[in-house]
Amino acid sequence: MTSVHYKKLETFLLAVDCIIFGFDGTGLKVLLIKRELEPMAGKWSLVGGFVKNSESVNDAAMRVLMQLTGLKNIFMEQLHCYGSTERDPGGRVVSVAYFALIRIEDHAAELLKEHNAKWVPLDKLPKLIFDHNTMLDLSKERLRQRVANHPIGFELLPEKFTLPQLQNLYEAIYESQFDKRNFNRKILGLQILKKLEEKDKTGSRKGAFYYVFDSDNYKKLESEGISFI
Amino acid sequence: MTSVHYKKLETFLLAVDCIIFGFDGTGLKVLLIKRELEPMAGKWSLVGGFVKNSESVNDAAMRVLMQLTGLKNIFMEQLHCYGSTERDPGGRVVSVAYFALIRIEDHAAELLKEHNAKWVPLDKLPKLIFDHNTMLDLSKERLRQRVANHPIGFELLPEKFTLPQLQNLYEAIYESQFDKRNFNRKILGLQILKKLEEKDKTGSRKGAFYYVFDSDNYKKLESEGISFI
DNA sequence: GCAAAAGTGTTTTGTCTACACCCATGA
DNA sequence: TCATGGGTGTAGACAAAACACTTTTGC
Repeated sequence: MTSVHYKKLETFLLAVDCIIFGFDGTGLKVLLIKRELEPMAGKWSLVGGFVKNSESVNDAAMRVLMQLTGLKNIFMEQLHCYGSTERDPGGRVVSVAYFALIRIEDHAAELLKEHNAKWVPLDKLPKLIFDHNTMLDLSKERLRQRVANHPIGFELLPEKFTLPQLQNLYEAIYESQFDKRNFNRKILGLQILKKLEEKDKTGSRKGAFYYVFDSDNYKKLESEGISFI
Repeated sequence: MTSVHYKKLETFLLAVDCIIFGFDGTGLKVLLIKRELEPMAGKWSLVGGFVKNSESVNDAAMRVLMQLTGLKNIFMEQLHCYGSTERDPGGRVVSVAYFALIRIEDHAAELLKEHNAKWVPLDKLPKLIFDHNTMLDLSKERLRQRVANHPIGFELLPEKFTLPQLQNLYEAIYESQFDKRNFNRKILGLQILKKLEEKDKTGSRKGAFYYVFDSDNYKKLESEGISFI
């Protein structure tokens, strides 16, 4: 039952589709699944599901993400609503797309196998069903915008990360190279990173200092409007 | 009938709500209506309507706008999808919000009367139904973003406009003052305005030269990524 | 001739970019 | 000792911001 006051109106199926970004240290990846449902079963698809009457659309997206990754409380933002009449040959389905940023190592790999899910590098995307490639294109653009103005890049990195790791991430997102002196100066100038004593020795002999995101200080600076790259 | 392949899924009512901006030369305004439908009949509301199965969500928004203003082919962009369970006490309605920019003088005033619609200055907004105030807040933010990177400010002005008029518009959008020398230099530097010989004498003794948006030249420059303020 | 808005340049400031060498360490 | 990636400073270019006076013309 969708309505108390509104009678005789046409109804719709509502879906959510999630663009889930991960970062493995060198490249950006997206979580895709081999679809199990007709139509288009067996094709590559974004992670999605139908919204229930008992939940908000946002909650549906979080549920879908949770089912696949086991993760809660992760960064997620609505991208766009896709509502053309012919987007899904299986019926009149309007889909709300979301994008999410997760730490690749964070989640249970067995859940991925169960769902036929796979991390796919952004530069090796297959053809996806429906309008999912369009969604992905828009999400890449949006990710760049967001990362430029909000400290969300950290969502893709481990809690402790090094400046070279952070730079690699930004270079992956923007598909371009940055000068490390300029990059470090800019990032550290924001004063939202806390330097730890500890070093990461896996990447080099010398080792690189770990940093953590200083969310307290960020909140202090937030009101002023900062740029992150 | 919403579905061929998908059975036993829960369905939704889908609405569109339009934030319609106009500019009267000094301040930004929004088109609001006194709602005629229960619940909340008689309250102030954004312009909205239900989506039909036969049309895309975008088309529904354009239809709603057309019904109220008589205008087609105007600038319109999807803002956000609002999908919380309790947003509309009349039923489970998910709403997709759009924002549109129109030239205030362009449209038929009688249509507005017919629909109980009124132009309301942004700084004198009444309390609106449901989550419509939230939609408006987001649309103001989005308008600023868009205007900064796309030449859409012109959508709010007459075809011929003066630089002081354009500056007033930008000042209204950003709620701040700009230096006219810097402003003129910046705008003219973009090379997307064509200066006419004619002057607008309504605003001053001296008169201000009219300009028109040079869309041909804009298209040439578009690829490079321009900033508009 | 004067009020009222339009138009016009220059200087200063800050930000972004380009660029090259030393450091620390494990093998 | 050497190979590898980590860390650091400066000078020049460019864009943004601050700032005041002259022009036009209807009354």
